[in-house]
Amino acid sequence: MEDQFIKAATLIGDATRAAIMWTLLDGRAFTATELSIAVNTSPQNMSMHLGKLLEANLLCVEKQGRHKYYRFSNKEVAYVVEAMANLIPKPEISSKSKIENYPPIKYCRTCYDHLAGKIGVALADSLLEQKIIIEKSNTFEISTEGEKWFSDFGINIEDAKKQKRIFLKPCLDWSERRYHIAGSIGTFLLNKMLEQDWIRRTANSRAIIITGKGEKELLKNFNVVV
Amino acid sequence: MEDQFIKAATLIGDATRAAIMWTLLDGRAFTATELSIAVNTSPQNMSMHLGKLLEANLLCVEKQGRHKYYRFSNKEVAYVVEAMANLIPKPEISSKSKIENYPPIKYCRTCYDHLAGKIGVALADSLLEQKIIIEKSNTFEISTEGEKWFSDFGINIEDAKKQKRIFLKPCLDWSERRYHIAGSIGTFLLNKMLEQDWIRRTANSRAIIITGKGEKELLKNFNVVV
DNA sequence: TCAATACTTCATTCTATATTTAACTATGGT
DNA sequence: ACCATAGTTAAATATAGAATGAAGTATTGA
Repeated sequence: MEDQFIKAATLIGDATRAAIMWTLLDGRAFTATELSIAVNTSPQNMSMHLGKLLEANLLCVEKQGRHKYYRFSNKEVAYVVEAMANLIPKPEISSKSKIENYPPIKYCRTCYDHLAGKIGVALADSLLEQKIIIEKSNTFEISTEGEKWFSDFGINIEDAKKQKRIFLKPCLDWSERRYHIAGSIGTFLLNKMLEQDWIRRTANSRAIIITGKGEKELLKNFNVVV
Repeated sequence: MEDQFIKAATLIGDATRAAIMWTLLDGRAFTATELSIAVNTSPQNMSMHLGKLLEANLLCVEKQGRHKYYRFSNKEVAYVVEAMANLIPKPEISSKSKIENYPPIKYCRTCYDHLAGKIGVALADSLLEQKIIIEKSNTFEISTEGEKWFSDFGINIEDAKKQKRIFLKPCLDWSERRYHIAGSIGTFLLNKMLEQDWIRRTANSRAIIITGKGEKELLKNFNVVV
């Protein structure tokens, strides 16, 4: 019991392995070489560390030819890493859009059931910018114009409100250190975008692929450059 | 960003410090000496480790005479430790009461908004035993007799169901490795017991004090020996 | 078939940091 | 005033386990 806990803690608590976990947090799968570059260590050392994480079932691999793709083996692992990320002092919530200062958006991912990552954050910024949602003492609310916008987008706000869970709340994105949209409305947004084939889920990770159509629509609707 | 994450990870990821965190998970505050005994190391070494955890703001202290009481400095820290505990393979949910095999119940604590720890688990066992709640494919449900019981206890089930959150679910207690009652009904139960002065919250931790009245009532209603 | 790439294995070296030894301060009880 | 208890600090030592170096296997592509 206790020793198993300590084992898990010491596994994650090595600088190199912690960096691996941090890298994998965005939900994509990485190859061993990619990871060794990202984490700035030798391939041999990476191999050693990945072996340990693998054996402890914190990571899993998928072999594709001569490549091996590593990712978190289950959501519990992601929870740990996110909980640790959450220990870092939070930045202030900012309703001012900073999309224009962004480097090209590289990836996005789901935060379990809503859109996170760079896209998720940029989308939240845009909705705030357009006053579709408004910030009110650290919570989000839908404006009157916003209600129209959501219904035009094909989302029934009343349905989302009926769900047995929180309707709308800001969710901090650990890698971006910025807020995105969670709650049932977040799920509805994600599902709508999947439905319209703007984005697609990947087989075994939390990463999201943006389709050609999605790229155009994201730019048009949210001024997000993919 | 990344380096801060690594710092937090390596701080928790030392065997001795991980054991400290594990010990503190029950919500009580411990003195440095108690911790050094619990973790099986020297007082000097404990002092060194506590210093590091303190400086990183993972723990905080309260001085009382010549004693220093250490505890998690915020709930985010507890989340990390619990998330790590959650990596350990789960035991099967068991509806059979094991209260009689228990060592004397030493403490209890809140799991944020419901009752956890030994008491929380024993209480869940008793409710299952009395068929007030019944287990159904890894979820909990309230039986027809149970509905009566709750209303007799002064809890309005309809009110609990109306809450914008899950009504009733089993929540795994990390230190006990057993299930207790979460969801809005769990909160209602906790609040009722606070209201009736069976239990009291402590100032700065998740630990719960059981009053004399509570001791009697817990025995009478749930056959729980405090 | 050969060379390049992706990754692994193992024996060796190295180093960060945990622990120990020893000497110290502060508080409380009698 | 005394001694025991609680906790700290600093220098010396020990050691786990991370990184390195050298040599391997497996897969792809040309």
